[in-house]
Amino acid sequence: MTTEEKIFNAARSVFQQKGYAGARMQEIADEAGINKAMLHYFFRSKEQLFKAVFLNAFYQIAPQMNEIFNSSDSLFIKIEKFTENYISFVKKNRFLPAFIIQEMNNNPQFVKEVLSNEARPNPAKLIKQVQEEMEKGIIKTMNPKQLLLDIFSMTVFPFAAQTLVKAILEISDEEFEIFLEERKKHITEQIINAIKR
Amino acid sequence: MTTEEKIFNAARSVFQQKGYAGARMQEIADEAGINKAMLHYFFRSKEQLFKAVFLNAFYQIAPQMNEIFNSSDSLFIKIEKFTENYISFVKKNRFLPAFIIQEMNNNPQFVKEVLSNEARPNPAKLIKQVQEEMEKGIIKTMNPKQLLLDIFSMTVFPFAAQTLVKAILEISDEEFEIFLEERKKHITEQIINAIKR
DNA sequence: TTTTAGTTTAACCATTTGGTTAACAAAAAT
DNA sequence: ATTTTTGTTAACCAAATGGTTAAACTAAAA
Repeated sequence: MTTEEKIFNAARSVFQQKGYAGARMQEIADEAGINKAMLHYFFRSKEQLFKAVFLNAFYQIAPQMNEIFNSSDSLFIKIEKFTENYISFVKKNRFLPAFIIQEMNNNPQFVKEVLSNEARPNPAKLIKQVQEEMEKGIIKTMNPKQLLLDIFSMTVFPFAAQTLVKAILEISDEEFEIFLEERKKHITEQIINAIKR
Repeated sequence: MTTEEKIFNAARSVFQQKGYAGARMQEIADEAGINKAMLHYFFRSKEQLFKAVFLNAFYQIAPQMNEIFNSSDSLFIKIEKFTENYISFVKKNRFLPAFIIQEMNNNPQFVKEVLSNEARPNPAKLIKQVQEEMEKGIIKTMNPKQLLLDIFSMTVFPFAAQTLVKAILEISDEEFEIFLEERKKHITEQIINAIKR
């Protein structure tokens, strides 16, 4: 692993757990096991290092989503694939959703920069598909964006609000693993039951 | 308004928008229109001031929830009341959910402290009620905690991930207001359609 | 009218923090 | 073999930041 990679990995770990404002350059250097000056040698500033980490995180999730959004599967299959895919991925990157959401809320100016890229999550095609299936009478009529937000909410929220959710529902760390696995199927069933005619 | 109140309000505003790590004592003083020393005079330290704000925020939401959780209404009515109530409240306190979630993730040690209070959101009774309605055959059988998390997710997530949601679904600030109003009924319908036999 | 207790401010302080510099080492290019 | 480029470190710096202090001010109590 090159020094630059060491730095990037350490930065990802620290930024994702403490956020931009809470992260310390020294801590990143320590975790990477290198001198603090190297951070600036490779990434110039805290802001640029953060940007690298943030964009990487974002563009790691987005393409996966778009692949499903834009595939030729039926809506029901897409919902199933999305929950399955997303939960499996985020299980391996536990802090990602909370991190992205937190930093987008704290630095709304990022939004434009991040979403100008072609790799942004773009549900346009999926929305069109939902509308078509409504017109065909396959599913109930509703605002497609509300439906999309339902799926998104049910899938992402348990990770984004992890600490709170575990505490309120009194779920231990081990139980949470099982709970998430169970949730893949649960979300799919709930959504399909809710919208099918 | 007393100086202490001015400080508290300013602190709430700054902490909720920037989080603990991103907030600056000087900024809070400026927003309160008073000298920085007053913050320490009344609240001793940044940490204590933050704690006051955070606990206040938390205990503002929790009792409302419990009131609904523990009422004698039927499940369907409770769901309706919860979404209606929560969305209306949070519309007036836009940064609350993201703030609470962010700080609980960043300082998990808070969890014990916050949730030891009797004012914590406690869905135990609601879970029992769900189980009973399942046994009676009124609603489909499923893990009650999954169902609770569904309701919670669909209601809270749009606020917690506000910036992201608006950006991805391409909803303007004004449209978002209407969208949220529409969402009250939408969530209720979706959930009830999903679980009713 | 004088105490006294609480309130407010400007100036100050110590530490933290992001960032820089200059010397040095190792590798690449000549 | 020697120069040049790249990588690495320790020491340092200026600004920011949470916190303190001592003096001034205010209003109510004595």
